[in-house]
Parts: sequence; structure tokens; C-alpha cells
Amino acid sequence: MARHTAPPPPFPRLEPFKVACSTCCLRHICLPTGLAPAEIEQLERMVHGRRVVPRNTVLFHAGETFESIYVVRTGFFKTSAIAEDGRDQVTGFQMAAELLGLDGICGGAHTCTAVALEDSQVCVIPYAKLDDLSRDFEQLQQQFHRLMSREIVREQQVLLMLGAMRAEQRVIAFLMNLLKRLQVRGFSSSSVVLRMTREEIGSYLGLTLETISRTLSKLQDEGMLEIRAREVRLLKQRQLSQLVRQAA
Amino acid sequence: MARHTAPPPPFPRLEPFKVACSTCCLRHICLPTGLAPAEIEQLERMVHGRRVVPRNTVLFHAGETFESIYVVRTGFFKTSAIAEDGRDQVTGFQMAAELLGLDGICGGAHTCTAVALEDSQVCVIPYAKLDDLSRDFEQLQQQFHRLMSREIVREQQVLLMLGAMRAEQRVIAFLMNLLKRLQVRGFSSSSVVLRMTREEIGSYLGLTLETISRTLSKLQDEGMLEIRAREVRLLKQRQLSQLVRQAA
DNA sequence: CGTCTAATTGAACATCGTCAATACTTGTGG
DNA sequence: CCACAAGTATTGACGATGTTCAATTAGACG
Repeated sequence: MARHTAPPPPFPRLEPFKVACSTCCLRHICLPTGLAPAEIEQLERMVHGRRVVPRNTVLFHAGETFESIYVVRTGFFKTSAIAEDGRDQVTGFQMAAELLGLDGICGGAHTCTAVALEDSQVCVIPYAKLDDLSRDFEQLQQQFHRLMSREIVREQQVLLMLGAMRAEQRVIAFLMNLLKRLQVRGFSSSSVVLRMTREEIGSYLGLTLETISRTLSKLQDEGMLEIRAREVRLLKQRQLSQLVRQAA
Repeated sequence: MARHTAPPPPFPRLEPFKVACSTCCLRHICLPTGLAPAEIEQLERMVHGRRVVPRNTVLFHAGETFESIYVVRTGFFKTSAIAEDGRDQVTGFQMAAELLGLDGICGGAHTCTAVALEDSQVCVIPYAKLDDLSRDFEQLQQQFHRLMSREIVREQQVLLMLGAMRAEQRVIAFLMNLLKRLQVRGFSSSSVVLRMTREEIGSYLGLTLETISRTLSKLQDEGMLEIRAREVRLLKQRQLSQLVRQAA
């Protein structure tokens, strides 16, 4: 987790080329969902550009003034926040078409830090402009509200996980959640390449890295899944999802 | 019957059925924040009315079609959701001026159940109308976005708590959070009347009711606080907040 | 190919959960 | 207003789950 101290802040690199929501393969699950072609064109003009975020670099820091929200275009991110006791804890992982920075709206400053876990690209959406535009386009406003609400629901589900599940259940639920999100994006429906370390998984799930490691090993011994370094292949999804459903 | 607790009720208990945001004592922390008088008037007209929710009755059920969001006017609520293993887990507690139902926006159905923990009243705000009106009033839109974002941040803070804090720290953090929110609303800054059972606190904090009870007793033995049934008086807030800050 | 980080595994220990017995509150009807 | 019942809270003993510390191995990257 000494990641933040890594390379110094890179200059925000904005791509010169035009953003093209209308032809983006993510348009069906991203902000443009539900918009008419003419509206999408306006949305494109609003997007400030793309920003390249190399692996292990920071997209935004907790405490930084909030100005834009970001949509992951390619790559993978983690967000982390400083707990009251000073620990840096992972609060989420984000992949393509997921939003980053929504927490900054309420106080005008980001409350978490976003770091790319692999070379990534994000679309930069100036929040003030999004607000303006969504006052003109009902569909855009509704989609934005849905996405914010989805964030609330997603966090609620994590709460449910942290509140009552045991280690094994948390790890399985985590893997299956990743898988489901990847599946929606057209990736394999049985294997995941983990972009994060055991320590980061542990931090997210409220467990230690040792427990993550042990749990994965145990599930492998039982033939439930197969681990090769950071690639996890879920072999018996039905049984795995049943394990999650079982009461503690 | 007249159980005299420290905090004097700062809000009038008796009210007509017409909604009057402009004279409501909560207007500075509620939806109308930032609106011009004329705009507030329009907002009032939009609010569908008030709804009385007696103690232990349901405001909305998980799975119910989402149509309105609610603002707590008086009283106290809990929200709970069904975890994958079938357990009913408390996901939050809401007091005056806090919103209920935001999770329903993304999927068109409520994802949690809201129950009044004391006789309560809520303002009913049809979501479709709120969307319409907020397209006309920039300030209303912004305030609504802030409130949704606040919900995201609030849940993030709970994540931080569940992820790494030990039982004692969770209980203290919980009490101090309640206190802070009550303080903003003009209540006592040192004592809280717990509207929920130990079991509900435990469910929320990912602990058992026994652990809650033991922890409170221990803190009382140490002179940190004083418990009389459901009234908790925090005696040494400085030391308590330091306990939370301490690494596990 | 060597160094550094990440991951695995073991053993001892701490925290919290479970089960159980008891006491206290609160609400109800006599 | 009191007595009783149901729900809620406290407390103890014991055990399970997950943490901590430590040693070792495997991978990643220059």
C-alpha cells in the first residue's frame, strides 16, 4: 500500500483526439444510455477529453478540489480512503464504464483517492457542465441519477457483506461480483485476472492478506476454483454461490 | 410516562397538513437549501404531502415499486436489507432532514425496507416531479445531487468502520456519529437516547447484541460514559474519540 | 540473473460469537 | 395501580474464526 508514494504526479495528459460516445462500445452501459443521437453529440462536446492514467498513478487524491467526475474507459482502478485511525483502506474497485468521483459532489472535495491498477484511460466530465446539460436533457439527468443510485446500492451490498459474512463467503462473493461485472462487459464468464494484490482484496473485504491467501488455497484444495498467480478460474460456480447463501 | 430526557424538542410537534418548506425548521439542511423563496414555494406544491408513520410500521418495503423519496420530518427510522444468506441486516438509521429511498432510483424498486423506530412523519416527494422541477431550478438540482453524494460518502464511512475497526471502536464511532448528527439538529451534545435495540445496533455494526452490551458496560466501568437504559451520556468525548483513532 | 515485492503456510494468540442463565423494561389487562 | 408476560439487556463460560508474527517460496521487473 506504499503505492501512493510511488512516482510523482504526472501531468494530466489529455488526448488530442475527439471523444466519441456515439461509437464507444460502452455507450449502452455508460452515461449516454437512453439519449438521442443529437443529444449524444452534445454530450461528447461536453466531455473535456480523455486522460491517460498509467499503472500505479493517482487519478485524484482525497482532499483535492472536486471539479470533474470520471468514467473508466479502459483499465482498472481502486479507490481508497483514510480511516479515522490513519489506515488506508480500499473502498472499491472500478472497471470500464464505471464512475469515479461521485463522492466529491457533496463537499466540493474528493473524499477518496483513485489509483490505476493497470494502464488506464478515463473520460473527464466537468461536473458543472454535466449539471447544466442534464437540465436540458431529461434522459441524461435520469441516467446520471440512476448511476448515482447504483453507487449507493453497490455500497449497500458491500455493507451486507462486511456486516455478516465470514471470510470464505466474502472472498467468494467478491470473486463472483467481479466476474459478473466482467461478464456484462463481454469478458469470460469463468475466469478473472485479479488486478489487485491480496493485501488490497483483504483491505476491501475487511480481512488480512493472509486470510485471503488461505481462503483461496482452501477453495482450490476443495476443487472449487483454480489459481495460477493472479488468474482465478471458478470451476464450480453453482456450489460457490450456494456457499455464499449459506447462513453463517 | 413523561420521561424527561435532556434534549428539549426544538421542533413543533403540531402541524397542519399543508407542507410548508419555507417555514420548516429543517429548511437549512433539507432539500430547499439554496433556493429562492419563489422556488421554495414551487417545491412545496410538489411535495405530495406528509405521511404519518407510527412506531414499528413500515414506510416502504424492499421490492416495492419506487415512486417517491421521503424526507424524515420528525422521528427516527432504520433501513434494512436482506443479505444473500437470508438474514435481515440493518443498513442505516435516519433522522430529521435525512432522505429515504434513494436506492430505488437505479432499479425502479426499493432495495431496502424502512421502518419507523418511533412515531414519525415524512414528507413524500414524487421522484418524477422532483426530476422535472430540478431541471428548472439549478439550485434544487445541485442540492439533490449533494444529498445523493452525501449518502455515498456516509456509506463509505460505514465501510471504513466495518472494514477495520474493532468492536469497541465501532461502538464509539457509532455513538459519536449519532451525537454529531443530533447536534446539527439542535439536540444535546453529550447525551443520546437510543431509539434502536442492541440487536439493531449490532446488526448495523456487524456485531452481536451481546458484544454491544458488553462493550457499553466496559466503557461505563471505565468511566467513559453513563448508560441508563436507552439513554447514553458520553462523559469523556475527547478520550473516546482518541480510542477510535487508535490503530487496532 | 538477481533483487524486491507478493504470496503461501504454520503456530500461537486475541477477539468476538455462541449458548445459557438471569435481570431488567415495558406494555397489557385485571 | 399492580402483577404478569413478553421482549430486551446483562453477564459468564467456552469455542470458533480470523489475526499476528515469522519463516519460506514464488513471481515480477529491471
